[in-house]
This record gives sequence, C-alpha cells and structure tokens, in this order.
Amino acid sequence: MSIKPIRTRFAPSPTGRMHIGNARSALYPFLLARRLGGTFILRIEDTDQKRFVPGAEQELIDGLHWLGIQFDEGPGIGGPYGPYRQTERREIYHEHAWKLVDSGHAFPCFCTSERLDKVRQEQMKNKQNPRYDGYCRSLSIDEARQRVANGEKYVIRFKMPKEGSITVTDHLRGSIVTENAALDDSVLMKSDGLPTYHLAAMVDDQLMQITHVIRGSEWLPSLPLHAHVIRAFGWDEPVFMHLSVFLKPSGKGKMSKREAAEAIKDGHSIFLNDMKDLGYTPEGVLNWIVLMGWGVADDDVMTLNQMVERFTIDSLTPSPAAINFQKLDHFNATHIRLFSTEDLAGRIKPYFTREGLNVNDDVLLKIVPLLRERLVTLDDCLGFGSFFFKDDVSPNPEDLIAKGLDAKQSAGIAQRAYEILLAQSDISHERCEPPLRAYVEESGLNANQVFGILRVATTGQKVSPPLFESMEIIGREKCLARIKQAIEILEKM
RNA sequence: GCCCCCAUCGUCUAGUGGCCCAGGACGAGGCCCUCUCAAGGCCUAAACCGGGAUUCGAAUUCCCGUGGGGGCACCA
Repeated sequence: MSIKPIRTRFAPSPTGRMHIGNARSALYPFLLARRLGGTFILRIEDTDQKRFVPGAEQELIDGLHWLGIQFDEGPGIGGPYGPYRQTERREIYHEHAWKLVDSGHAFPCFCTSERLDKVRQEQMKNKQNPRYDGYCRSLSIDEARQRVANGEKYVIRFKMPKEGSITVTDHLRGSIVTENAALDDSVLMKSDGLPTYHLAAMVDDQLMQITHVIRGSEWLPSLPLHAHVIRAFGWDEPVFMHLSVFLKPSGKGKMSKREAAEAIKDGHSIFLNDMKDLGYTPEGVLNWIVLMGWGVADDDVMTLNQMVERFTIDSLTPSPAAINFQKLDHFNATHIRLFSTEDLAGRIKPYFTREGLNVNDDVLLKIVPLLRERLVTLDDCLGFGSFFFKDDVSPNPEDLIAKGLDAKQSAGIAQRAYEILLAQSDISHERCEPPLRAYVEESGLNANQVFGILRVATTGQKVSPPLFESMEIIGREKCLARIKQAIEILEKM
C-alpha cells in the first residue's frame, strides 16, 4: 500500500490543436489530483521535431486555462521536478538510455532507415510481422562504443527478451499478459539524440514521481514495452489507466480530422477555440466531456468543483464513446440557466460587441433575465437581443400582418394599441399588459394576433423575449415611434 | 496479416450473482402551461449482441462466435 502523495499529469505533444480529446485527457488526472489532495502537472512532449507546431503549446495552455484546469507544475510556472518540456531534458534521457545499454537491457543500433525499410518490405512480402530483425543486437558493447565514438549515426533500442511473457495491469481492465516474442526491439533514442515516447515518458513519470498515468487507449498496446522499460530501470510502475477513444457521432469509427471538419460545417466543433467562439461555455464543455467515459448514477449536471467532489477512477469506463453534440447543447444551456445575472451579462457582452453593437450595461443587466432560459449557446443572445441595442428596427412588412387578417386590419389594431399605450403614464409591463389584454377581449381578436403585431413592430422580429418586458426595456418613446412606423408601413401595403 | 482492447435503450451511462419483467440523462413522441420562442411540469415508446457453460439463481463469472475500436515508425 502506497502512501506516496498523488501526482498526476497531462502530457500532450504540441503537434496540433487543442480538442475535446486532449481536454478530457487533462480533466481526469486533474480531477484525481484535486480529489485526493495531490498535484497536477503539465508536461510538454515535444521530442518530435518534424511534427512540432509553433503556437500549439500556447493553445494547449490557453485551453486548460479556459476550462479552469489549473496545473501546479509545468512550463512557465516551473516546479521541483522541471524542466517540464522534454526538449529541455535531453541529457537526462541520454544518460538513462546508456544506463540501459550498460545493464544489458538496450543496445546501440547502426542500421540505416534504408536497410530497415528493405527488411520491412521483405517481411511483409513473406507475410511476416514487420519488426526489427536484430541485426545490431549482438554487437559487442566495445565495438558499439567504438563506432559511436567514431561519430557513426546510431539509435538505442530496447533489447526485448526473446522468451517469456510479461503481465501488466490496466486499472480499468485488469491484467493483460503478453508474450515477449510478440514485442519488438523498439527504438528508445533516435539518431537526433532525442528520446522516443517509450523512453521519455517512462523516465519523466518516474523522475516526476507520477503515481497515476491516465492516457489514451492508443498506448495500451505498448504498455508491455513500457513495463519492460520501467522494470529494466528497477523502478515501480505507476497505476496505468487507458481512456477509450471518442467515436464520431454515428458511432462508426473514431473521430478523425475529416470528421472534425464535417462537424464544423454543422455549426459544431471539437476544437476548444472554435467552441468558445460558437458560444459554448467551459462549464458546458466540461460537463459534456466528463461524462463520456465516466458514469454517474444520477444528477449529471455538475460544475468543475462538483466533479472534484464526486470523482473516482473506479467509475471510469473502458468502452469507446460516440460524441453527441445534442448533449453538449443540453449541458451548455443548462449551465447558462445556472449563471447569475451579472455573470451571464459579462459572458454575453463580447458576442454583442463582436457584432459592432454598442452595449449599454444597464440595459444588458435588464435583458439577461429575459434571455437566460432561451440561450443554448451564448451567441444566441444575438438573435434574441440585438434589437435592444439598436436605434431602429426594420421589420419585414409581411410579418406585421397578423394571422388571419389583412394589412388594413392589422394597421387598425396597431393604431388602437398605440392609443392605449399612449394613454399610459409609463411603459412598465405591469401597467401596459392589462389594458392591452382588455382590448384583446373586447375586440374578439386573440392575443397572438394583437401581441404578434406589437412584437414585430417593436422588436423587428417574429421571435423575441416576452413582449411587455421587452417593451419596458426598449422604452416608451422608442416603442411608440416603432409602432407608428409599423402603422405607416401597413397603410402603404 | 498479426497482437491487444471493448460490448446495457438511437446516444452517454447506472448496475460488481438475487434489491432489475434493468435506473438516470440527452434525443424522440404526447399532454399541461403559454403573447412568439424557450423554460418548466406530467406521461409514453426505447436496451442487457448471439450461443454455450458455472449456479438454486447471471446484465453481472467463464468459454466460443459476431460486431466495433486500437496498435504493429528513428510519431506521440
């Protein structure tokens, strides 16, 4: 039984955009660390120079920040086990790789990639598994060192035992037995002097005292190799957990780049940057992704803090999950309804100003209660509330005509409503609604017809927040002017 | 081709041998409320992949199929 402090990590490679898969791979270890009073670390795995994307690291960090996933150690903020960028740890890996060579667990290999390609093709032709043929495996250590000293290009490979088997444990799946003969002499250190994942991640997890490794299931097949490496060093293994992949919405196949592009066409995205622009909230996104791979019996609406309180690694699920954007919408809308007026006002303001609207904060605060339960995404505020910040509205003339009536009749109704409103001392909804309802009664019309005309006249649109509350915020003068304008439009038809 | 993993309503999942003729949520349908759109309330349909085995008893354990996913690089 270990009494070591819990330390978990998120170890992405800066090779692309921050997406929901990354986010969830960061979320679970974060929750585990917070739940158990441990430490959460960010480590950048940038050992592949060919795939390095400038700016990717920043996008990763921005994404974590947006979601509220704070790391305790990592690039930029440091920590006792740094540096936290693998390219800044070259010597450490170099030293460890050679340690394995010295102990007989690894060997330098001088094979060219040309030769390796040829071997591989040959093997494929003979329907054999493509793997390293062991050419440099039995070179004497003295000869190998001599060739390295002479400046020959080399890699360091793990010397996989030819016989026996290894048993590894995945916390979510139990133990997995693998024949060593099925494993390859994998490269641990590349000829450019940088380590591969197999070496770098194992060394770092050990040196950084990581207790729980939560990572994608694409690593499951190399878990036996990783266990071999760890044991060759004489270390203890951390607890390993492999998260399943996200499947595309149809459930057929995993979420791919191509599929991500499709989603964008439908107004959805799996990239955090895009989701923010589309009006999704960190709360909604978090709630959505946390439940894809983690089961709760009920009460599935949670904030980050509530997730921390309830999280347990034993309720993580090993099966693949199809992403469902409708569910995202649901969680987003649900969290929006939970926000305070001030909070929501601050969150939707940028979407108005982004459209060039001049936002009056007093008005903004007043309309939030009207918009709150109508928003699925934050940018829906535009459709429901832009007219509050415009001087004029330009209703579609056709929309001003009430259902079942003609333009002339509609103009008459508008005129009567105008007079009723004009007679009121103020335009509060408490004052205006009763007389207009009375008019609906005595005229034999229905509320839809009368209020519909007023809605289009005052807001310029057929769908809006509640009419009387909206008119109150728009103000007496503007309302009267807009109704007058509507009457003119109707009379000209 | 070889290796590995997974398998409960359309989707995310609860379920750890009797509490399950399987619970929740999204979505779908219906009703109520209603000035539009929402929100809210109530209700309905909807699943243990197939076959064996173990057991008094299996969604839950084991085996075999089938289906799905992942991996087999000097990428992570």
